[in-house]
Amino acid sequence: MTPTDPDPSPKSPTAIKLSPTSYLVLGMVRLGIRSGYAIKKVADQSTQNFWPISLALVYPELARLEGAELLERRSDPRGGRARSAYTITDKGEAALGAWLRSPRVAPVQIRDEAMLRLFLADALGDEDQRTLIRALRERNRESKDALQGEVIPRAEAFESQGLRYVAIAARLSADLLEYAEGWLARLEEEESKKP
Amino acid sequence: MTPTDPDPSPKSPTAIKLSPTSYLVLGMVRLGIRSGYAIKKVADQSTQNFWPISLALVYPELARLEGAELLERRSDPRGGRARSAYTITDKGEAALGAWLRSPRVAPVQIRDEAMLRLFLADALGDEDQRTLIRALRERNRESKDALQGEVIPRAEAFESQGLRYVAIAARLSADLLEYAEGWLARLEEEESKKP
DNA sequence: GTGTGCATGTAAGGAGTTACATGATTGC
DNA sequence: GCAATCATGTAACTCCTTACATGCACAC
Repeated sequence: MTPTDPDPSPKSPTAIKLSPTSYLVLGMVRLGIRSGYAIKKVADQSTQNFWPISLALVYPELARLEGAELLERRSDPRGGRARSAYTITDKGEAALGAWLRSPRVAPVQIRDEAMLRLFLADALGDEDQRTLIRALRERNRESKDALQGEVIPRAEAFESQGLRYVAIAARLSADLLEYAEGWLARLEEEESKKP
Repeated sequence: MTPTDPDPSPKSPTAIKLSPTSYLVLGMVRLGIRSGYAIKKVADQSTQNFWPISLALVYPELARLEGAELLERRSDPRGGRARSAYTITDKGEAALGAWLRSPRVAPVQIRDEAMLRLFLADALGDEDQRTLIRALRERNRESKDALQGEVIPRAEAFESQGLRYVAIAARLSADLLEYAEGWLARLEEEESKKP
């Protein structure tokens, strides 16, 4: 940390800025998900409810992490089809651990069009208000059903490998949605008799 | 909708694409919040938990909505300080109503670094896992306290004007956070004795 | 033999943020 | 007089998404 660093771009393992998305990719590899395609698939069935990711981000991120020596790539073709298999390095484990232990907790960021509509529902008549609440509840129920039917079972498969938090996170998401559903059901009921 | 429109840019009220953010601004004006600055302030105390907005977006959005004749602007200076006061037009009311009534419900989008960390917490030792849960719970508690202490009281002020959903949305957010807090408290307790 | 899934990448664009820039007003 | 708040706007940039482009493998 000298004020005037004589070597601003040292030779190899470039220091890169790591985003939560980077740690997601790093962590996925650590969980044993080795290809970019597989990471995207597993993420769609697990982290989508709190950290979605698109395929077009996974590949450059893998390359970046490899360049920083946090991941190691080796060729792992399936027949004539090329495939890259990644594993986490010691340096990668250290970086992931340091991030998980850092005391700063960023605030949640939510964008929910349906909640925004609820917020502005005073502009609607009684009938449309009830329709809106029902639609919001329906959407929640569908998400919850998907979690309980597909995501949680898959997450529980990790538990046999001693990985417990994949399932814990899935259950928290599902229970939250279930609670919201009940809340909206009560609201719907109140709205249908009171006014 | 003729294939070859002879007048691709008709004279005045330009048709523009409206995003949820547009409707937020439109809806805020409808609630009686008239300046850009005030919209940002009220949003920070109400919609932040499901649709955050930055000041640098409010102003261009107001101008766009005015251009589309969904809002009407008039000058409303305070002393020597310029201020614009907006009101919603009939056309604006119609556009807001149509959006609120549209059956399509977009999925929630959440980015929660803390949940992502929980998901990957298997990489930590027992002690650090418990610290992580506690930090997540703390953050939730703080958000909930802010809602209950500041946001809900302010939202309830709208109720005296017959606007009920501002407060309903706030209560749903707060109750959701409270539920999450209880869930995490139970997890914390289980984790501290079991393993 | 054809559609679905596996697999990897690039390019263009959108939506929103932070930082910058400016200045008046009000309360202490 | 000075800080906090009111008030409006622009510019640069970040992060992420959709769309595009390509091709093998396998099951029906």
